[in-house]
Amino acid sequence: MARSPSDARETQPEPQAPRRRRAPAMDKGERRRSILDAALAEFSAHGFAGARLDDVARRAGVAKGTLYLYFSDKEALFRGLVEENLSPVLVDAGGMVALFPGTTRELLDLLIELLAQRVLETPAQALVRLMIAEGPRFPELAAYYHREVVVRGLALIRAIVSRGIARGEIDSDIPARFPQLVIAPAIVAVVWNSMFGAFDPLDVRQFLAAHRDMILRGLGWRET
Amino acid sequence: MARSPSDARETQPEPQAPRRRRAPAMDKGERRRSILDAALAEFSAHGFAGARLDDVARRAGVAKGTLYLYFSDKEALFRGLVEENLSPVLVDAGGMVALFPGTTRELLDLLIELLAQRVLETPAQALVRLMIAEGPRFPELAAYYHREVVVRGLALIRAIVSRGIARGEIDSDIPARFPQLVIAPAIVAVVWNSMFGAFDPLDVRQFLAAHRDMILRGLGWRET
Amino acid sequence: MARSPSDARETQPEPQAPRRRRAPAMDKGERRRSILDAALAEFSAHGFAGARLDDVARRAGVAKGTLYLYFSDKEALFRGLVEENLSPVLVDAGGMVALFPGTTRELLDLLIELLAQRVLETPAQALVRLMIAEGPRFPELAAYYHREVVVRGLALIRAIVSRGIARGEIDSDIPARFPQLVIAPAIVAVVWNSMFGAFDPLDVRQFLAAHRDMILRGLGWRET
Amino acid sequence: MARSPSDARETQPEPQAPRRRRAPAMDKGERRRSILDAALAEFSAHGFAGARLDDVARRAGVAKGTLYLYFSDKEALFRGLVEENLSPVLVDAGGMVALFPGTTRELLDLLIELLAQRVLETPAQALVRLMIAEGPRFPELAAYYHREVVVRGLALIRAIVSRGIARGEIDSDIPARFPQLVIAPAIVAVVWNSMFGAFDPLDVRQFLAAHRDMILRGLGWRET
DNA sequence: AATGAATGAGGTTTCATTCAT
DNA sequence: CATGAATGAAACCTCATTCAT
Repeated sequence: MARSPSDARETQPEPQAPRRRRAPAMDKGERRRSILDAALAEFSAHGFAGARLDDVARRAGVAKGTLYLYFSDKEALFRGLVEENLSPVLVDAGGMVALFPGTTRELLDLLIELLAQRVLETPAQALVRLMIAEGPRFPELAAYYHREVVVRGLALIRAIVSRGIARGEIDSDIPARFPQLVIAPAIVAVVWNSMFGAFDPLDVRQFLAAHRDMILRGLGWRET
Repeated sequence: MARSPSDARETQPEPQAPRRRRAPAMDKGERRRSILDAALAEFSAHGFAGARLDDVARRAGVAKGTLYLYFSDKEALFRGLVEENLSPVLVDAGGMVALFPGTTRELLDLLIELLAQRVLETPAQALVRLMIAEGPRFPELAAYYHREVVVRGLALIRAIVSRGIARGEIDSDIPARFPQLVIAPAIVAVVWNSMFGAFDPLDVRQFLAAHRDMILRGLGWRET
Repeated sequence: MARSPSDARETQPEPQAPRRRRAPAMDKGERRRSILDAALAEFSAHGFAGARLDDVARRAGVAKGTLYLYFSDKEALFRGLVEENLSPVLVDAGGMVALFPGTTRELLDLLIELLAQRVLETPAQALVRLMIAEGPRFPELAAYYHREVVVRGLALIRAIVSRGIARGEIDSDIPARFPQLVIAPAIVAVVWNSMFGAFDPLDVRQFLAAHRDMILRGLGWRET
Repeated sequence: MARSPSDARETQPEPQAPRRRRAPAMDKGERRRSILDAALAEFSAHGFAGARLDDVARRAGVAKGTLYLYFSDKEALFRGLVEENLSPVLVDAGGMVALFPGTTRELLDLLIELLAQRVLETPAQALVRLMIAEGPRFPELAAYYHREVVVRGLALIRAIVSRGIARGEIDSDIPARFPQLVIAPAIVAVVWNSMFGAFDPLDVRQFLAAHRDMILRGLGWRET
């Protein structure tokens, strides 16, 4: 595959100690994690097809063959990446929604904060874009992602809305029917920054705050 | 390269292979268009790196070499795709906004209709996803897209908002600061259907109508 | 075939009038000649395999298909080049030797002059190198060249030596046995300049004059 | 690039093809040498552009990809060939000239012997012709060859001449000014045999012996 | 006769995957 | 377990040659 010419890669070196024999003490989980980290970096920089397992191995500090001891092939590595990185955030968010005592507005602020700190401002944001980019070519992975991440996330949004209505703070059922409307700006923010961030960055927190304001009013927000 | 015939090698694979008829003469523009259509189909099915020019050629009904008479290389073909498909819609939308006499609500409906008919329900929707998928690897193309499509589109949104405020129909300046909030659901709809459409389709028109209702209220909508 | 990277080619334009329909008045011989001239230039710049018929056609100011009206294929074009360019000089040289009244030394000077003016300082010198470069891959052409050019040239050298001995000016039969020794420096001069001429040019005339002096003495030169 | 398996295409060419045994482990230098030998054979039979790396690999008994573990591309392979084969002879020749106690005539005989045994009668002779054939298209390689081989060789010739003059055996400074005259017949012999050897072979040793005799006399040879 | 768009075999190069050490 | 040299299928691109106009 010809890489795009604009795709100037760091010329090999990669601040990596000149590795000779096997890696020193490092247990299985630790090594697996370092492979996944390296894979996230390479996949997000070059896409699934464009990423070289050679580079993943080098970045992880292992031999190329070692990758195959942890993942059966390139695709399994990609799957591992998705499966390992996205669920935890949802679990935490679910807990928050269940226990939070304050107003819907405060709850949304909390979740924006969580999203920003745990996804949007971390390397994991690349995963969102990777899923969008490669999803159609990995139908099973897309189904997994839909089941484990998307459906749960949307359910959470519905829960927030129900809660808000129950509290008399909002009155619209639109986001119960189309919860995607609530999360859409977060998706777009990730996409925007991955494409245009270099020359026209979007401030994610301000952007989501504006979204919060607009939809709260759109949902009939009333302080109680 | 043809080797000299006197240059006896191990294998002489019958230099006089039966030659297939060539495609009937076709208007230059027509052929260019059929190549672009084929490219859109292949790129959207397999991504930039995954698409085979062989398949593009076969689908377009031309020989592999013919592609290179119209586009200097694979990247140029991809560029051609983006450049040829997205600008026209914006031009039309711009015209509409400038001339439309009705309410903001009616104007939004009209634009949703335009978007649906010209992009979201046509093969061109794949282009949006392709740009998201491949953009980070084609910075120049991303810059072009930003300049020619995104900036213009956002300007159009700002114009609609100003118009609405001037007409006394809405009162918020949020979308003037973050016009991306207005278009985000359209982006997400395309992405959603490309990934989950097969088993959990999203009705784009209903989705965008719900969005319209929510943001109009969110912007202080008042019939005048 | 990948061309050598160092092989920066003039980017297409080629001071050529924008040709539309057919070439204007130009008779068959004239056109054949312009094709051969173009071919000499391209073959000598890029070698047989490296030369593109596209470039030959452009340089000759004809369409690519036209080449095939004059030469059946690339190889025939190369053959035509060799056959058309080298014999005339030998004919003239033969005449000189037969009629020349002066000393062997003067005769050699005359032939050096002829060689320099008609071959070594013209585009035809490239043909010598081309034959060396491509000869082994064109055995029939090599045989032709051997028969028509080399054998005749060596016979001429033997004639000069016999003449010199008959005149009592020299006394060795070495060059009658190995006439290649007499012409070798001319070959080497052409090769030298084609390879190193750019940064370490060899003055062909001084070089051949030195050769003349050395071999005359080596052959027992005695002014009569 | 391996496509994702879920990515159903027209042709599924049995991804589990029976895999051939790999070449038994071989010393790195040994393998490099066998690749170079194969390359020399193929390049010299077909020229740089005409040689197929496929054939080089097959002849060397390795897979095509293996070539790229040893040489970054076709050009590097060609460079490796030149750099690895010609310098050693010069080193040895230099040693001889420095230490040799006998007459200039005996020294020349020794060098002719060396040249014949180490270059002219080995596959390396093809390299000389290859350099002539391809040199103009590889200016950097030509410069390398000029610097490492040619200049040194000519210096050696000058050294021999000075030595001869110092010993009172010869008296001419012509070859000090144009040392190419001394080596020219060796070049021509190689070229001759590569082109005409099949039907009109030239006996290199006799040829060079005749040259030795002629130039020695031409330089005023006197036994001391 | 002349044109030049179209063809497609063929070559170089890449890189996921294997397996002997 | 880990390594990394070796493998070879596959993809992009070139260019000699053809042929409808």
